[in-house]
Amino acid sequence: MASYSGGELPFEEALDEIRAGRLSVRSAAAKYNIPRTTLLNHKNNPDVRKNGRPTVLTPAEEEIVVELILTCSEFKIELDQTAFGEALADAARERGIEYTHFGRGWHRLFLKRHPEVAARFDQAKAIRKYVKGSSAKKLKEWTAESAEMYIGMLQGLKDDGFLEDPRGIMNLGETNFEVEISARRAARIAQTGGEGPDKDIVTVLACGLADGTFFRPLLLMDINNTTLLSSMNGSNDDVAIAKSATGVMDSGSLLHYIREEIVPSLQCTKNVLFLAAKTSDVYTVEMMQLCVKYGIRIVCYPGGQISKIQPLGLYMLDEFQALFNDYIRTLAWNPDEELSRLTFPRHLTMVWRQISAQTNLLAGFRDTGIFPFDPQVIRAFVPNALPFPPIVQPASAKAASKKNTRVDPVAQAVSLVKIEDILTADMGIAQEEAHFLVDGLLQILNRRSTVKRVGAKIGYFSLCICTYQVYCETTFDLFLSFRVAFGIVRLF
DNA sequence: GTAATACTGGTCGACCGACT
DNA sequence: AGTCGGTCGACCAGTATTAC
Repeated sequence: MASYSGGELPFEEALDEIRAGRLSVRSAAAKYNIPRTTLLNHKNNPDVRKNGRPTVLTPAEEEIVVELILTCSEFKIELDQTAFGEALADAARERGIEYTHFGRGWHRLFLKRHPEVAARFDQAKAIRKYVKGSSAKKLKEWTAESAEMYIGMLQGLKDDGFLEDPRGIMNLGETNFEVEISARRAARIAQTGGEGPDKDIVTVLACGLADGTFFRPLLLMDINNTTLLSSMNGSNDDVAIAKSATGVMDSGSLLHYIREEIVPSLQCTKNVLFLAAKTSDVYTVEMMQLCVKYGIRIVCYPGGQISKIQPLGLYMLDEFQALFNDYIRTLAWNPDEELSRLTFPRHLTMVWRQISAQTNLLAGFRDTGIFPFDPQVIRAFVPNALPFPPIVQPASAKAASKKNTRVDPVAQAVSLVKIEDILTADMGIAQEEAHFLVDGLLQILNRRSTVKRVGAKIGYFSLCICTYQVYCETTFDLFLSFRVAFGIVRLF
């Protein structure tokens, strides 16, 4: 049965003529071929609703939900039906709406009512399937296409007025520091017979603005002693400390940082937060809601080759690491000082104060093409000269080739010497350190150490090694082109 | 994922009384 | 008799819920 409550044009026209008194209901019905009683009904009942039982949310409320889902989709937040239903129920309770059962049935009909949302869900499903079925690394490659997508996304932000005020452009990044565990704790681990790690990894979240200022960094530490936490926390205000069981960034700590450190210091109504994380599971609906509430748009960098497109990754975090390493070296000469988990925040604060943050940060935002926005800078990142990605071999063939073609030890040695040459001659790295870097690379190649372990010691260089290992295997020339393409420059 | 059921509310032809 | 606005009730589409 035809429905007129959707607001079709001839129907509205007929109704207008009746209301204006130009036509009677009967004559209008005859003229427009519309049932007379329907016209009459609409004339006497201006607010006729659509067919069917009303939806639990008003059309306006549904629009808000649609917006939220589309935003989530834009930012590649997992569109999980259950989690979303819970978030909706919370929002409903907050607004005093009684109905909170946004279950499977509601979800299904909601998608039926909003095909544009259904399309996003299908898309997300397809991407999940694709990622599962194919190499996830391939999706993270920085290609000409992804660069254009990135530029288009930034252009959209700029059009919306988000990339105008440097005080509203933020970049949050994480960097890891190794802390040797104290002798007492080592003894305890030995006592229990556990093969514990000999070092703790402390993740530091730093957030810089395009105007050259910083929010205070957040230390994520595996602390189960709350008194310890409070004593450290009270000792200084330059850094914040959050408990994190894993010691790495997760959804809870990220949310904590945004809520406690970023939101209270916001200066603009339109903010963009650039952030990178290895996995997308740190982005939650809860975080999204917080950001929507405070006018924060989030730009997620996928894991992988992000050092060049992320302002903090470009100069700042490297300098941070380098200064920290220098500091640790001087610390070793001081018998009264010890680097432990307890003293780490204090030492880190000392290093933090030394960072020439403003210069590096401003340069970081400029050289990543974010502020001022410059697509040409971003396009320049694309490694045209780089011959990867390689032809994807079937898994079985790859395994076979690995077995048969052993690494030629002579060729490898030559390659490593060449790398060392480049490090010292072209990149100005001290002979000693270059040797250390190459040694680390050798350890990785010979599976004596992991990329992560070596990488943590040598900062930005780990990225180089990761890529070298993944894409280049033992082909030295690719390392060379990688270096040229990414313009790796020694900064400290 | 689908089918069945309950519920809501618009649609529209049949009919009615008032008016000219 | 013709025209009009109005009412009634069967019908049907759309939604919510439950069961499988």
